Order: sequence, then structure tokens, then C-alpha cells
Amino acid sequence: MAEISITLPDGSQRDVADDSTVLTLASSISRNLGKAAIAGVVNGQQVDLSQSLTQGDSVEIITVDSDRGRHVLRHSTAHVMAQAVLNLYPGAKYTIGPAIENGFYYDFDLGGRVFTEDNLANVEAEMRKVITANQPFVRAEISVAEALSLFSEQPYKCEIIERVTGGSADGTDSAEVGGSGDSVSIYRNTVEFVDLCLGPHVPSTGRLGHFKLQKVSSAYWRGNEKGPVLQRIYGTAWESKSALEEYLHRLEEAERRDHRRLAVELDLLSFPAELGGGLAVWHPKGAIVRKLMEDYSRARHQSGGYQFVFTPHLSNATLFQTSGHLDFYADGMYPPMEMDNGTYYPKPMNCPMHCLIFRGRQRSYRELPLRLFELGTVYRYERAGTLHGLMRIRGFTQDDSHIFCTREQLQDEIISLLDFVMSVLKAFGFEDFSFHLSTKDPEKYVGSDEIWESATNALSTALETHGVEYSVKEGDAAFYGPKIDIHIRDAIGRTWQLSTIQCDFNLPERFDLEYVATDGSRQRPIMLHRALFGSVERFFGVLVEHYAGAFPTWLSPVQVKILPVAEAHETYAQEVAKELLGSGIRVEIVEANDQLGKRIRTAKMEKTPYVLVVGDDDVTATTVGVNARGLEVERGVAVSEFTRRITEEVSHSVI
RNA sequence: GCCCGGGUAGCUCAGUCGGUAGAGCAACGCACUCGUAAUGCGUAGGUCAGGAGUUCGAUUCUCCUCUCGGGCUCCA
Repeated sequence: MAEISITLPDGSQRDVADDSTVLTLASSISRNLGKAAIAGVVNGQQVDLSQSLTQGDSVEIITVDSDRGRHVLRHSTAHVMAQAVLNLYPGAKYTIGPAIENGFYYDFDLGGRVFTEDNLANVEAEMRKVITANQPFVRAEISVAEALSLFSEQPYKCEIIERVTGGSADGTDSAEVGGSGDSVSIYRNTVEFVDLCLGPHVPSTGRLGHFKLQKVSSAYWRGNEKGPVLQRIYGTAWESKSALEEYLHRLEEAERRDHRRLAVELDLLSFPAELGGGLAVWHPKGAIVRKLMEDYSRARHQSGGYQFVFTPHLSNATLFQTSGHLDFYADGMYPPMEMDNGTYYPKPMNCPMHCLIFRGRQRSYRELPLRLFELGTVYRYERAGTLHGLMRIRGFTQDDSHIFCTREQLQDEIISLLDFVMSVLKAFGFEDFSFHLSTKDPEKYVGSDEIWESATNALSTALETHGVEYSVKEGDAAFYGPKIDIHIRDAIGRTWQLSTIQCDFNLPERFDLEYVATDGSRQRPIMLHRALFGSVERFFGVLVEHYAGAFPTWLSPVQVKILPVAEAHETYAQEVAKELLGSGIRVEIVEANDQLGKRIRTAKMEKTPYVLVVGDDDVTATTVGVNARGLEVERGVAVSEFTRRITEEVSHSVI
């Protein structure tokens, strides 16, 4: 038999029989690789395992336990779900079913019927049948005419075929269907079930099985609010039972940490219905944590060269006409209040007011960079369906700063800003950052190409100076300037976008901001918007979830609870409390009305960092029994020693 | 804003095929005074989200409103 030569990813050559496929190649490399293989990449194109190889192909094997492998697995599972739904709901129209992060979904038009959670078990059972049947995924390329005839009962499929072959495909379509020119690719499982698809897929449904359907919801066809409403089922799928279980466990963990739930359990804050949606009241325990966060932020800004300002919550409409917000953003603003001397709006942003402060008098280059800082509360009328606890809220406080600088200063300013941002976030327990640079949208921007280029270079150079990896989002910038977004990874691996550093070439123009340069000429400053927390409320929510409500000692609402063993020890407990209070520690005494075990349990459930038990021995020796969160109980610690330890712990966390 | 599903005691929930409701925890009282994650007994607590309709009678059925949840869309 003749042989052909294949190039592997490491650059090595391998000779294989000329009737080889991706699968036989994988198996020839090792038995385990053959087993783990789920698809391949041939000359840069993802293909099925059954793909034949030809002389000179570059081949990479995709295994099930890789991101790309799980993607294939999930997409194939989506097909299985579509088949199951079509079996169970005759007349259902199927639309698209992509793999997504951690899972997949598929959208159906049930002709007015809807899915409920109760239907999921049936669909799952039907899917198991499909999987047990071990149906093959057979790829074919057929002509457009054949495809339209094959899917004549499926209007959504026809629409996709027409759009793809008509050259007006978007990203969603091209993930759904492959083929070139006049043909489209399909994958057939049975005589009855066939789906349009780019592929690749697993060889047969028997390769699947570690999946779970999660929820039903609705979605718009092609994301268009005016279009048909479809029924969507979300599911997750993994390469092994243990990977599936681990993922489901992570979901449970996320639910356990949900800040909305912990806010109630720990009495941090609430969203009274009487206030209206998306508006919170902060209870004492939440308020103290928030105050500590704000105090820390203020202290850092003070030492970081910022000047504090305050601005009102309301403004005359003319301000927002000047800033342009009323033209571009009126839908996001609370409605106007008609007053006898004009129309007023609650502010959705602080920046226009900071511009007024800058413009309040003539500015010299000697003052730049001028850094104005405010914990500024803004109001945005978020659409009702988008509200989500503290993460999306209608009244919130930005740790907002506007920096006015020259073009020459931009580079250094951003370099030091990145330092500042990471240093502040690290103080709150975040270590893992990712950076995203958004560049000009060629369709929509203000300012010269030249200033965009120099500002974008300043941002990327700053990132490179710090030696951090970053992704570039081409065209994702706002119309007024390029920006860096900073995401953090929390304790259970989720990422959150918090900080942002945005260049603005627009507002200085609109407000006609100037400074006097060294040569006496009037120059326009560049304005930087930046926030570290983003919103204090949202950052608080992220912190609650990151710590699962167990704040580090310096942030804990109550740092120490003192539990006298019996009533007779209450006087001593007060003495200990007094000493700790004197050192600035937040301490509470829990009187001996309940059994000790009960009181310990309650204190632990409240996630108190230190529970001190004091009894006869302690009164005699001036000691305490220390029950620290996550540590063994330690009896007989001298009060002075405990005070020293905790004050040291707290002082290390705060500047 | 759109689709679907909820709203019963402070919290978590049960229940009423239409006859105005119940548990656990929490609160309060009494007894117990206890050395490291739930002592016992008792008391109180609800216009069953709000409004309208159907009905002899509505927490239960219907409609509307508010609100919450899951998505979609949105986040200049």
C-alpha cells in the first residue's frame, strides 16, 4: 500500500497509509490519542475524524478534553437535542443550536406552545434513546436547490440557506452551515433527522452522554426584538461524568454565593419593592463594609495625587445638551423634571460636571495632569428586564475620576494608572487580571485618525510596559476614544469586568476645554475617564460572591464576637470588648441567654472572623479562647496577645 | 421593553379540587447558666403582592397593575 506524508503540529513528519483518516492517524500515534480524538484540524480547517488525508496535509488532533473538543461535543449534543425535540413535538420548527461556553442551546418554534421546566426530563430521556442508538453523524454537501427541497418544511433553515448562499451571512449563520458557493453542508443522523451544519461532529451519538438540560427560556429569532419569539433549551455537556459533576458543583457553588441571597442572609442590604426596581437600601452591616471600601478608595486616591470634588445629583438639561448625552443617551436617563427655571435631569454621568470644574477658570499646562475624583452617584433608567441585584442597578455610585492631560503626558499617565488599578484591586483579594484594548470603530468615531492612533499606541505601550497579556477588540471602542477594560477572575473562576480606562476626544471639544501651553498658545487637553471599582455597588456584589460572604477581617462588619460561657462571665467579656474597641476593632458580646454551642453556631453562620469564648479559666488568667474562622480552637490566649494579632492583621490590609 | 415562570409569617417553604391558612428557623416570654456549630416549654406573628371581575362565598378561577426570577434585547 502506498504511503503519504503528514505534518504534525510539532513540525514532525509522519508516513501513513494513503487511505488514512484523521482517526486512523490519531490511533497510529497512540491508542489513547485514538480514543480521546473527537475531531481534527487539517490544513487549518476543523474536520470530522472520518476525513481522508492526502499527501502533505498538516494535521492536528482535537481531543475531547480540550476547549475545541468540548465545543464539538456540545454542538453534537445540540443536534441530538434537536432530534429529540422534533420527535416529541411533531411540527416543531428548529432554528439554530450552537455550542456556547460550558454548554449549548437550541432554539425552536413550537407554533405557540412553550417549554416548561417539566418538559426537560422527557427531552433528556428522548436524547438518551438517540445516544443509545449510536447514530452516525454523516456529512454531505448538497446543492442549494436540494437543500431548499430537503428543508422545505423548515422555514428557518431555508432562511439560513438563502442568507448564506446569497452572501449576506453573518457570524451566526456561518457557524451553522458550511459549504461553498452553490452547496451547503448537512449532517444526517437518521433517515428522518438531518441538520444544516458546518461541523465538525463526533463520529456517532454514542460518543455523547455526559450532559444535562438546564433551563428553558425564550429568545428572539436572530436576536431581533421585533422578530418571532422562539423557545430555547439550554444544556451543558462534558467529556466525562466527573467533568459534568464538577461543573454542576461549580454552579451550585455560584448559587450559594449569590450576593442577592447572601445580602438577605447576612442582613447587608435590601431592595424594598416600595422603592421601585433597581434601587437598594443599605443596612448597617452592608453599610459598614461599603464605608470601609470607600474609605480605602479615598485614602488611596488622596495619596495618589487626585483632588476630591463633589457635584450635584441634578442638572439643568442644557448641561446634557452640551455633553451630548441628551442626543445619544436620553433613553437611558430618568425622565426630566420641569421646573420654573428650566428642565432638570438626574445625572447619568459625572463627567460633564467635572468638565465644568476644569473650565471654571483658566488652566495652565503646569496644572496637568489634573485628576479630579468623586464617588459620584448617578441614575440610569436601565430597562426593567435587565436589572440584576447589585450587578445591574438604577442608582449607583462610581469611583469616578477624570484626568485632564496633554498628549505628551498620556503615556506615563496610563502606565501609572495601570499600577494604581492593580494595586487597589489586589487589596481586595483579586490577583488574576485580564486586559482588553478596544480600538476605533471605523464607522463611528470623532477626532482625527492621528489622535486615535497616538492614543491607542499610548494604551498598548502602557500594557506592554507592564508586561501583561491583553486582547485587542477591534472596533469595540466608544465613538469618543479607545479604552482599556480590566477584568478580574474571582475565587470560583468567574470573570468580571470592573475597571475601565477610556480616552475621550469628544467632551474636551464639546466643552471647549483649553489650557495655556508653555508657548502661551491655547491647547485642548485629552480627557481620561477611569473607574476602578466601576460601581461601588457592583464591586460590593462581586466582593460578596468572591468571598462567599466571609469578608476578610479588615472588611468584616463584626470582626470579633465575645461569648461568655455563663452570665457570671459577662463583666469580664465587657472588659475584653473594651480593650478591643480601644484598638478600633468592631466587637460584639453575645450574652449567655442561649447555650454556648448555639451561640457559636450562630456566630459562625454569620461568618464572623473571630469568636472568643470566655469562662472561668480566662477570667483568672486574663485570656480568651480563640475560635478563628477556618482554624482550630486555641484556648488560653492572653487578651493583649489577641489584640496585638488582630490589629496587626487588620493594619496589613489597609494602607 | 419582549417571552416564560413565580409572589402565602422576618427567612425558607407546605397547603387550600373555591368555604379567609400551616411547619421549621428567626422574634418574644419562662425555665436552664452551659467551655467550642442547633436545650426545653410556651407566646405572638399573615387583607395569602395590590386592584377589579365571576361567585352565596376568592388566598385558590379570570383580567389588569406592581414586583421578583430565568432568558432575549440593551449597557452611548
